[in-house]
Amino acid sequence: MTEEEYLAAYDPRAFPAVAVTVDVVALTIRDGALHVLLVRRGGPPFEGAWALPGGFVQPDEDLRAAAARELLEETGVTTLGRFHLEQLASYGAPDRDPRMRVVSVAHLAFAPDLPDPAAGSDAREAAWVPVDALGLPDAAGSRDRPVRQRPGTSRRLAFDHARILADGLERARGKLEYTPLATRFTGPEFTIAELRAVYEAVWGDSLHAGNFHRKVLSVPGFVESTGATTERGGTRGGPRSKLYRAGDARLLHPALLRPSREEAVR
Amino acid sequence: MTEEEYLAAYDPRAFPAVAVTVDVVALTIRDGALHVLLVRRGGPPFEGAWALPGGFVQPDEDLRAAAARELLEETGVTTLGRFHLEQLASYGAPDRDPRMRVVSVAHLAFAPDLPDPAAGSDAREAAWVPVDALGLPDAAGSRDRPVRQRPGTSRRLAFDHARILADGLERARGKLEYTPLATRFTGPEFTIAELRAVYEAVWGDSLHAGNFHRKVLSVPGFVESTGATTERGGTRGGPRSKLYRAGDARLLHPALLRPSREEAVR
DNA sequence: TCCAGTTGTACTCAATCTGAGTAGATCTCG
DNA sequence: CGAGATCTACTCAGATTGAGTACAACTGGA
Repeated sequence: MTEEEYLAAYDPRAFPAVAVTVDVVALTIRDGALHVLLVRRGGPPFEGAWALPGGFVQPDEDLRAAAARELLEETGVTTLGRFHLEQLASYGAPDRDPRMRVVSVAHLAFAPDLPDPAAGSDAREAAWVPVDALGLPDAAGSRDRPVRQRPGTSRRLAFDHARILADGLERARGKLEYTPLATRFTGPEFTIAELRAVYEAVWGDSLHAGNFHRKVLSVPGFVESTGATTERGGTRGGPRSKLYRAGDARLLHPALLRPSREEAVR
Repeated sequence: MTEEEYLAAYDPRAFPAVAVTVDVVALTIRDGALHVLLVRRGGPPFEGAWALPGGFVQPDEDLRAAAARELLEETGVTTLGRFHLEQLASYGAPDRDPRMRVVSVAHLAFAPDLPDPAAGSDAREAAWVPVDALGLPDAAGSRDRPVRQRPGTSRRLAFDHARILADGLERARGKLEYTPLATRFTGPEFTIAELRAVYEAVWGDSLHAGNFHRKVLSVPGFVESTGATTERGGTRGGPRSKLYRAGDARLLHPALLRPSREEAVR
């Protein structure tokens, strides 16, 4: 290795020609449903298809910075602010892009509910799309098998983006178990019910309200009370609820485990 | 993005010049201690320093295949066999290699105890090195902060490999909690005590033998009995123990949680 | 050969955690 | 104003956990 590397330093064309891109799986919750940020491709290949936002890593740009740039460009937001952004995985199958060898470093982002991206800001059309509308299989499945969208699904994703999205969803589901990142989907202050709605949307499962309440309050550093309550009760009645903000924990201990993982175990 | 991509397809030099490599954090357990596979660099930069095995991804090679190739080359083993190999993360800070922009897709491997790599097989010197001898900080820490090895540590790792190793160790510790991959560190048949030794080596913590025993046997699909027992008792006495092999579970449910994560929580 | 010390395995027991259900007060909507 | 929904706090039985006890089987050294 070292020999090659050293020589190659003097002749960059000795390296296999590879392009490095970042793609971003940006998730948010709207109307109680999980949405992902997609852009419509304006040129071939996959012209007209929806794809994850992404692009080339610039010469002096960190991978994370490149992902942040793509995320902010496409959401129309100026700072990372309350976003959560982490690296997801890299995808580099030789044939994943028909034009040339492209290795994509995928990232995963959690965002609070945002206004629709300003359509005029870019030639591309960007939109928050309900994840359910994309017809992904329920479980992410083996990392090596391709992810097929359900037949009849209106929006087919370009490249291997269905696989990347599936991996991102599975990672998101896991992250909610042992980190307090669910709070990144809400505003700075939230009710326990809002937090529960986040878990239900991401996990696709309804949770026992009482047990969830008890559990969230019992995990040290998950949430802290603001002392205030909502101005009004819920849309369909019920008392005003107390408001909380994110605590200082970086890991939930003990974790909130999602129900019924038995199926996926074998 | 799509515009640029399309144009660039006809002029590969429009892409920023980036090299893509794989690096492998290969772990095994020897004499009850966690070891990592390292190679000594034969040329600049970091000449003479130890580094993770790795190298360039070949033009038609999958990322995983490249990692497998490097792993097998350096261990002197011919097939992946009972290895576990997964992608860890990608590292692409613009200055991480002084020669040019290099994005490395790091992988994590678990191996059973292997003979020392045949020294003559390659110009490079490869060795299994006890992780403790590398003086890494106990916790992986924030992903963005550099990992500094303890002063006075004899083997300084090249590039950002200390950070990659630290991330690999943290991932390995977590994986043992909720997957049955500890069995990849043992031979095909093993005793519960051997399995416990794996956990203790990776977690750096001693475990209650009785509780560990109960827990392992109670998790469905973790291990299955072979019916046989060891030929002899332990080296320092004790009865012969029953032999087990890996079961068919891919996830442990419920998980084996490592003790005292409280500290790392905030 | 025997003994001291170690180990594998199986218990017990109290403390904790979990899922499920109940209950009451509070609020919205019609 | 009444029906229905929701937030929050309880209760309770069952499961899980950490810690300790018990004992037979085994090794190495005396």
